[in-house]
Amino acid sequence: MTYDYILLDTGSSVPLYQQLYLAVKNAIEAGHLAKGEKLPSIRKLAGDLKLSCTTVEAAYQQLCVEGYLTARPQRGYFVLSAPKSEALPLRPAAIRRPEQAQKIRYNFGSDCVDTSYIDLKIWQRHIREVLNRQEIIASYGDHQGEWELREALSAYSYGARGVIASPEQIVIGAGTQPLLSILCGLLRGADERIALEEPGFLQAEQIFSDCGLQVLRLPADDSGIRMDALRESGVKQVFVSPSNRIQTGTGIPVSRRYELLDWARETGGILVEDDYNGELRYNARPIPAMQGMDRAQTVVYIGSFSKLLLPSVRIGYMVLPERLLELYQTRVARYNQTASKTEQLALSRYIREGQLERQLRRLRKRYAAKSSALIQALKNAFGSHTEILLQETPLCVNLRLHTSLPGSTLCEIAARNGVRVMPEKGVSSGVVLGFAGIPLNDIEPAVQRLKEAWGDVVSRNH
Amino acid sequence: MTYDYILLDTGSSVPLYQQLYLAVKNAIEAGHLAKGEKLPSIRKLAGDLKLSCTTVEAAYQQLCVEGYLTARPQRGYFVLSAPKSEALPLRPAAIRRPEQAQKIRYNFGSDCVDTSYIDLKIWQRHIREVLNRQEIIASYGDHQGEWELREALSAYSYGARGVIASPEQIVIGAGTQPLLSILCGLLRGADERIALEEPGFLQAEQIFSDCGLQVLRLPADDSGIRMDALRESGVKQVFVSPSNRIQTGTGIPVSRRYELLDWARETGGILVEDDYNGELRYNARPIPAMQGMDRAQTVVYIGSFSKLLLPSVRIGYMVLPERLLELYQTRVARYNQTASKTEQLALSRYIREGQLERQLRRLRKRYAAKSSALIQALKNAFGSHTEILLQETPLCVNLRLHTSLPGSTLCEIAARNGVRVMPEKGVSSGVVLGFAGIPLNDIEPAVQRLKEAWGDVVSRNH
DNA sequence: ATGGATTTGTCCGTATGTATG
DNA sequence: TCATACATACGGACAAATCCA
Repeated sequence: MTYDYILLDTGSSVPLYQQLYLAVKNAIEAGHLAKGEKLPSIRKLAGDLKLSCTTVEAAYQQLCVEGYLTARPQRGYFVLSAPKSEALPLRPAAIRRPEQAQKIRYNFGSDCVDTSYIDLKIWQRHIREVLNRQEIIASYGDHQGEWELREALSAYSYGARGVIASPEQIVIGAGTQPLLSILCGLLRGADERIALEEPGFLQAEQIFSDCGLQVLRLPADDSGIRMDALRESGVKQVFVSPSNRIQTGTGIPVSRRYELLDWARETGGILVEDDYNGELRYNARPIPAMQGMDRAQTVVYIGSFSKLLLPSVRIGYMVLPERLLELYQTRVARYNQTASKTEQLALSRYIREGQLERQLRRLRKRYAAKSSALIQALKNAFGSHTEILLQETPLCVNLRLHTSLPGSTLCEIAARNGVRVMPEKGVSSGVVLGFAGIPLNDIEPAVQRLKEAWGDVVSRNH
Repeated sequence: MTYDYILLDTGSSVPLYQQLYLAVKNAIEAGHLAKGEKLPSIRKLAGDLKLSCTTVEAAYQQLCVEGYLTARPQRGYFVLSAPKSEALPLRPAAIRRPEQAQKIRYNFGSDCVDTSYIDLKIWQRHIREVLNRQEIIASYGDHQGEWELREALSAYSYGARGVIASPEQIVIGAGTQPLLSILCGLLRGADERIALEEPGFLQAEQIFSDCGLQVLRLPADDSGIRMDALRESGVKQVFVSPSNRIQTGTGIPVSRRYELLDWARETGGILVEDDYNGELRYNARPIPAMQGMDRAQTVVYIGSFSKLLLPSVRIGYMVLPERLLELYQTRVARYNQTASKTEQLALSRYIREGQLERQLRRLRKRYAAKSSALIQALKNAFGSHTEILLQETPLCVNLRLHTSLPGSTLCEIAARNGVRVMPEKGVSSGVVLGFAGIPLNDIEPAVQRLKEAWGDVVSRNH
């Protein structure tokens, strides 16, 4: 299977077959070639290393004589001896795949998706169709993203979120992070800082700091970033997730959105609007994206399909306002597209056929059902001992127990009982129950098991 | 098809149906809803906006009365009138897909791939197999990249390039750029500069500058970056493409590689080794990657499959040395994987089955045949008037004509005759002929046509 | 299961440079 | 100076084993 690339020096006084012999010997002794492993055939290695067969054969012969290899006629040469010195296992064979965590029966992790809702057949069909068109997958894609997909997204984002974007303004990427990377490059120069609401979105902050932007955490009130703090800071760029504020459960209200837009227009600032799961409102009346309310070209809109499509499909998009678009277009050639071309085209068909819309409606209903079922179950189980807070767009419920134990301990206890929940950051005894991934019928028994697991702890402290 | 998201204010004195009426009217007048377009059904819109059907119906009625809409019984409401004012086409309907350049018969562009070499069937089979496993595509992937693929790459990169890497050290990404982004984050702090050989690789430089690293272009001699300049600069990080130096056609020789490794070991520096197309040597004897020659954990190896796999598949990988790996592992959770999970798993099977190895051999033979055919044809056509320089790993030939015309003009003339070639940067009358994308049998006639196109120009000046 | 194409170790002929007598 | 011997390296031929459709 493996064929070595070995460094040979024609100018050396050491004959080539000796050099080859030494290289293979070292590889075996260092453990890079395991016992029993097949070596490349004489012809293959000779071809690869631009040597004649005799040279390779001579090296193999010597290795056979010294007991490193054995030749099985018409089958190949195989490594015979084990590594000589265990001292330097540069590529340790003992490394194994990190084992899975304990068995989980009910999963309230926020990184899960209930797979029963996804119409896999249709997605597979689209992928297959795209895959069958050789001229498509055998050619490079558009750096900015496939035009068809950008067209589809132009229509979709207007319909679903009120985003006003021509295909030219849309940049596709493999999720939010590569898009933010590009964006940081476009923003660079105006201001080395970017403001966001505390506590921020780790995935975004990492990119900002990687790009050398100083992350400025501004104080917030119930409605989001406080405008006085924003104006005082003098910062030129703000990152907001208007519909997805994790700690409060509600999004930024309309009034504050207009204030932010006013701020941007007046100061010439840029609003980066991360519309993570913006489509997924099901209880409250939907609020369109700020981008569509913007009349001064100040908003960069970022959308994705994390909880909407298959989790394995990582496609996001970004809508650039005029001034950033011009700068971007001078650089398009310097950015390679990160999203899979096949999946881009499959998605564009999926959207154009109205499948995404259909799925969105389905999901809204399911999530509505699941959220109310979960809240009902929690009220029944913990009613008097807890504070229950529904987070609509993040698809989770914050549960704050009246106990002295920290959230992390509660999660450990739950995990030992086969239920996966996450601790809530910044709150003493809070846990987060994501309901995206758990089937509707599992909610009731899962909460029951949580009650049993925590029963002592919670009541003892009350 | 489209269903609007419209901002409604329950607190307002304006009745909801009026607000809805105004919003749709504005959308029509602004041109967001084209003539003849179908509006969402009353029931759907009511559901989306959390309104009652009567409210929506009232708004639609008013729009019908005023001639904006027309109701077709049992079919829905349709936009009747055209945009009122053409003044503010925020989403201009007239925008069309940017048209293709002039018809090209023979393409020597460096961004092309000869699709006839790729065994599409096998790739499709693997994709299909992965796609059929619901548990795979309906779950999130490993942030660092699928373990299976990392295992496969560990074996492959050792065999093909002598890279010594355990799966833990390997980070997958959607091409080189996202990997470099992450790397910049890991390098940040040590030195705000990164050195590279002039002229650099635009795609990489863009990322460095986006990440706020100062790009330091160091002078080079025939062997690559000059060591004295490197030591004098005091820089801590160097980016090199040892096997892919575009201007000279040859890679960095072994002696300089050892000097670079010595420099890194002595100064504690980091060598970023971009092994772009490193596998694709076919004439000269292969030189293994520097990473495998490194004994001091100073090299970051970056590999990709641009010219090896389907161009639409963008998967690359990076091998981190110990000290960077530790830092990375504290951050894994903060980086989402950018490469498609489906394609990752398909690729891992492709590699494990030995397909990649087979394809590599096939490609080497084909590229060898094409390069010699091209050089022969060029010699026959332009023999006395030119300098011909084979660039092995970049898969192209530099052709320097003895004429006063600049390369860009030569390319224009060629393009008018249906042959696409690129100007060679930094050389007066040089053009670059990439032979990766052109079929073997097209080479002879393509060069003939070039000769006819340039015939006057070249001979007139000679 | 089965026949044909491919792969493989083995063997052989030859060319070149160097040391020896 | 020439003939010989040896080591090194190249290219090709053969039959057995293996793989693939």
